[in-house]
Amino acid sequence: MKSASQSRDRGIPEATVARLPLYLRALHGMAERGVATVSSEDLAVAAGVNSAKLRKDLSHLGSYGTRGVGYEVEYLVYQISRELGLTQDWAVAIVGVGNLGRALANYGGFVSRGFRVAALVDADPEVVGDTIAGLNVEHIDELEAVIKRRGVSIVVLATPAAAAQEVCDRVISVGVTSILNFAPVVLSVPDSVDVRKVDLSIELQILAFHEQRKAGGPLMAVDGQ
Amino acid sequence: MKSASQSRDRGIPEATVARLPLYLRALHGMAERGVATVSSEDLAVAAGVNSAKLRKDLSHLGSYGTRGVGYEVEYLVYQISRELGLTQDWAVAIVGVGNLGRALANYGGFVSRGFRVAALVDADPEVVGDTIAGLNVEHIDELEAVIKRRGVSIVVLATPAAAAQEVCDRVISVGVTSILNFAPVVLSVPDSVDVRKVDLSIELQILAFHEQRKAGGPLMAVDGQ
DNA sequence: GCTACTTTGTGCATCGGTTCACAAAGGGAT
DNA sequence: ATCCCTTTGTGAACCGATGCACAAAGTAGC
Repeated sequence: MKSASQSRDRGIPEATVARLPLYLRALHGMAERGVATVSSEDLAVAAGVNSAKLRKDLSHLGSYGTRGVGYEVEYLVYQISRELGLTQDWAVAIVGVGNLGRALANYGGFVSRGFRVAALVDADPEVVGDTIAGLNVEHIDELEAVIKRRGVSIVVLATPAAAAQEVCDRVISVGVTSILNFAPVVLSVPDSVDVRKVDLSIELQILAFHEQRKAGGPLMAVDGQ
Repeated sequence: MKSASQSRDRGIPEATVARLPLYLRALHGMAERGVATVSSEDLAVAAGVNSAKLRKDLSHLGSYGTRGVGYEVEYLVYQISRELGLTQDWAVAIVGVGNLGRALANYGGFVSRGFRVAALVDADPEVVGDTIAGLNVEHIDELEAVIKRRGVSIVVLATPAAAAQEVCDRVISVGVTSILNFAPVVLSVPDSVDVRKVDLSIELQILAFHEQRKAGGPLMAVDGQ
């Protein structure tokens, strides 16, 4: 048999975790369109993955399908949501209310499922006190207090690169262990803290690399495809 | 021996490509601080990776280091830039000038290295004609014309989810083969087109998953850490 | 109940990527 | 010119993820 207790082997592969939100989104769309039941094949297409991969991913959560039939949409939505921790709501603070921070504060996708923007913080006296997306922008001096008061557990860093590490250290000092970093710096954090990084410029550079291959590559081998 | 010609095996692993921009950023920082030469160990730390991985990554580009010494910063910057295709400049169009599109248009990191926002396009008559980040916002009806006129080769999709696929089809029809998609949909495109996806909500969900493990897991095994 | 059909869940081979650990290659000192 | 020290570049073992292909498990019809 497996390792410890039973089927639900509390070790879901990272690659699987990264795809669960994708499945969830596809399932939400189906639920809205009144679909009651879906096969791994159809769901895989909707999520843009291979059906064998989808089945293996779902099998890590448990055995929630019915052979010969498929998966019940509502039930699967619930199971994935629970696994991802979206059945509770998460208070998110956005630090740095520049163009990007503002966009994030107004971004509907955040609020929609399980997340709630609970605080906006900035250093610029010009914006502190403004109301953005229905929230008062607080001063960076209040950072620790605000995080504790609002029960923030996830912090989004949208500050300039130079300020990111300091803000990062400060939020960690009051117990935050999950950070989404938009600043183009490598944050140094204890192992116990999770950092996910989004760098728009890096994505463009990766595209440029492939684009160059397509455009400039004809004098090279014709591997093409 | 290897496959074809020689050392420079024109097949750089995808994982390596994704890290090159990281090295490049670290190197730029060093160049600014006047560092002339750097060891794989130091560069690895600055980029937040393991030094063996860094060396293997760089070895895919060629043999640009000196044993016993390290890498010459300027030279390595040039080599990586060239490999990524950043020695030419890329005209980027941003479609969808909502909060996010606006943030992207003003985002310094884009322009800084090799990329130039060459066009802004939106469907809302309210914003068409506005000047944002020094650029006139053009109407979506002009999409194909603008792309051809400005020589755009990379398109950033910051439209609502519902509009993304149509815009995507249209830009592909005029030859665009690189797309950075911020809309929360799975785009369907021919194999010859590269799509990279950034979904802010998905990143948060992944964080929530791990956060839940840390916080809610105490009744499970105490792997904690 | 039995047969035919559908679709899941998974064992297994494979592949790409990571990491270790060391030989090869260079610099500098004497 | 020889020796020692540093650091690169890479062979090889390892690890996780992918995808095939099929047995197991269910439904439906008769």
